[in-house]
Amino acid sequence: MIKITFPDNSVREYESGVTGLQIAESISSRLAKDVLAISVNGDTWDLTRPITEDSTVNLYKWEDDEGKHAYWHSSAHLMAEALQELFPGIKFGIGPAIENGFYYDVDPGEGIAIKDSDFPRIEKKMMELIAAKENIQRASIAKEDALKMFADRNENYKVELINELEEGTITTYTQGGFTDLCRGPHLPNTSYIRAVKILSVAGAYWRGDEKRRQLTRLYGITFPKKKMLDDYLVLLEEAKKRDHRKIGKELELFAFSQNVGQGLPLWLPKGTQLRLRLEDFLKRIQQQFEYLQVMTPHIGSKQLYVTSGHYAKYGKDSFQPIHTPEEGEEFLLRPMNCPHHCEVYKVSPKSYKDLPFRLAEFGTVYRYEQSGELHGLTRVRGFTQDDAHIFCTPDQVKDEFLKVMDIIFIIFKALDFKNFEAQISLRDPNNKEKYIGSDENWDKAENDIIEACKEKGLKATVELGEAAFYGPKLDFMVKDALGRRWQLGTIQVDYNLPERFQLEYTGADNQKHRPVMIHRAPFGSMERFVAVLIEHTAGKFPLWLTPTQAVVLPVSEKYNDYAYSVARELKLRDIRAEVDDRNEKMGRKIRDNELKRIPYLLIVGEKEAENGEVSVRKQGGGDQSTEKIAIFAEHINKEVNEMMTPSIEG
RNA sequence: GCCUAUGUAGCUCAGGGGUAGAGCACUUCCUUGGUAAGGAAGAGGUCGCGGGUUCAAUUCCCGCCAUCGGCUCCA
Repeated sequence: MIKITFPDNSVREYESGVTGLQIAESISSRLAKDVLAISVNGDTWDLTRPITEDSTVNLYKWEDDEGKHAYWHSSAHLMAEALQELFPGIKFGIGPAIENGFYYDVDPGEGIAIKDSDFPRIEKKMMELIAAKENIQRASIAKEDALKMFADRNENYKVELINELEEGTITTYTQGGFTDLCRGPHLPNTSYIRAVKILSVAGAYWRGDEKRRQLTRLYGITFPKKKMLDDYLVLLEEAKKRDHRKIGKELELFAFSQNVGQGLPLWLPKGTQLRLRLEDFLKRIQQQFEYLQVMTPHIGSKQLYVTSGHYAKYGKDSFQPIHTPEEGEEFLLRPMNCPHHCEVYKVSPKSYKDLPFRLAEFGTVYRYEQSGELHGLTRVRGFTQDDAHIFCTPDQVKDEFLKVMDIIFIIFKALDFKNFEAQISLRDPNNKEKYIGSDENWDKAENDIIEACKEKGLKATVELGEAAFYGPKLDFMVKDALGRRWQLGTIQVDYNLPERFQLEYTGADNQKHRPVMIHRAPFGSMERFVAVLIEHTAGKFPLWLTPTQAVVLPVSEKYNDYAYSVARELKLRDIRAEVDDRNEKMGRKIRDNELKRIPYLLIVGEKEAENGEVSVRKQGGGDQSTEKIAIFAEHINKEVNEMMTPSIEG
């Protein structure tokens, strides 16, 4: 007998060799039906794998990530089995479960393509295999045998994987005529899977290496109930409606023109209003945080980027240098603002008393992103960073970090961004020579970032080896409508540029010191931020951001005439003034297409009217003096302005 | 840059070797206290661009460009 401990610390005894499924059955038949996987002493196992020693277990159902993971992993195998039958000679790469569903990378062979049009028959074959209720069996095999088994089947991708595994750790899973190299865990059999959908096909480089063969990646998703699949597909459709490219077009916020060029957004009047309001908001905050606004050109001498080191690293893949009539004179469209700001710093000698020196600029930069990378406003070739560079002493880094975090939190709060993730990117401790800057400074800056996050109570994931070569950073990520992660705000420490640009300040000891530079952009870029903002709000922006002009529309009928005159006085557009008399009297609703024309709609209800300019309004009807209209206009304007000015209190 | 798919009126899309269609939007007029209303008329497209096959191409073939989904990349 063995002792099995459950999450609530209760202990039951079972015979050695008991399986997860049997344990579930011993508790309730309902649980046995719902359970998908089991964790045994922290490892997730198959339900059919015998447990032979005292263990702590946790049963996973669909609601648990581990349960879904096993479910979708088995689904990947199921799809692979179907592909094996439909595309003889197909070779398999890897096929994991992902956040929503699973994929499998396959090589259908030279000249054979799997297309969208193949999806239905793949799904059909999968359903057949489900109906066959094939058991999924685990086997532990010797490396040599595994190599032979997969080599015999010309599974060169699997052979490559096996070669990297250690003896004694190799397991395979078999269902029907399909055997896969796999660590598991898996469902007991294929009949657990009920609803199947192949979602898309894409190319994916073998092992993520663009120099290697590109395999065919098939994405799919499965569910234990047909209804769940239907709901999921509806959810996807709903998400597509929030796509910023769709809404941006509908609301006429931005556009692209092939004549201007790929990835070069045109901000339309309404989109520009929206963006300017965001910029003004940040400018006000930055003023309070003692930033100095500067403006620098969109191009810079090529030499500037040779100095910064960016030309060597990115020059080849960037917009190429601009030549002038002068022989040998070359300029680059700037891919970042930092070098310009370094030059601003150098204009006058700096004392430690001048630090922190904070330079801010909404700087437009140009990067030649790969054509396949361009994506709406989230990835473009010309964009504006809400950039600032803080030049400070190493001792000031933490404090400045905290202040930047304050700015980011103010923005996220004002815009109601709750579901952001924070990531701290540190050096790879095993590869320190890859990075520039002293060990001492790195350790200090990394600690500063971690402590700053702690102090702010910010939960951040720590990624080793993700730091830039010039310094550690903290990034803020937000998901778009379809769950794709985009980096928005970023705070980066930089030891490289101060060195390359020979930046200095005179310390209290009257010696020259090198400042540290902090790059930061709370929005990231105006383009990407607006894109994500659109998807988060589905185009229903907070009032202060609504990219429109005000329209006064009193609900109360008896003030109609008055409202029209006010609207005219304010040069506002009251759409009710445009419909005929009869409709007016009916107080008919505004049609969608009419709403589209109105940039900004301010509805003044009866209550507001009573609470607001009651005295003025009550004198309404009949002739209105322009003076009274002016008072009312002022009142409305004030109200609008207040609504359009978000608090910058943290 | 790579793989898959798509590219027809302002928008959403149908069609298909013989010189283009619908709904919504738009213009004018009429009607209407069942209203994101109804009726009539109208305007709007060298069917992404360039080649080829054909008596004939928007439709078939090739190339290019752009876009979707993904991979790689992201200073």
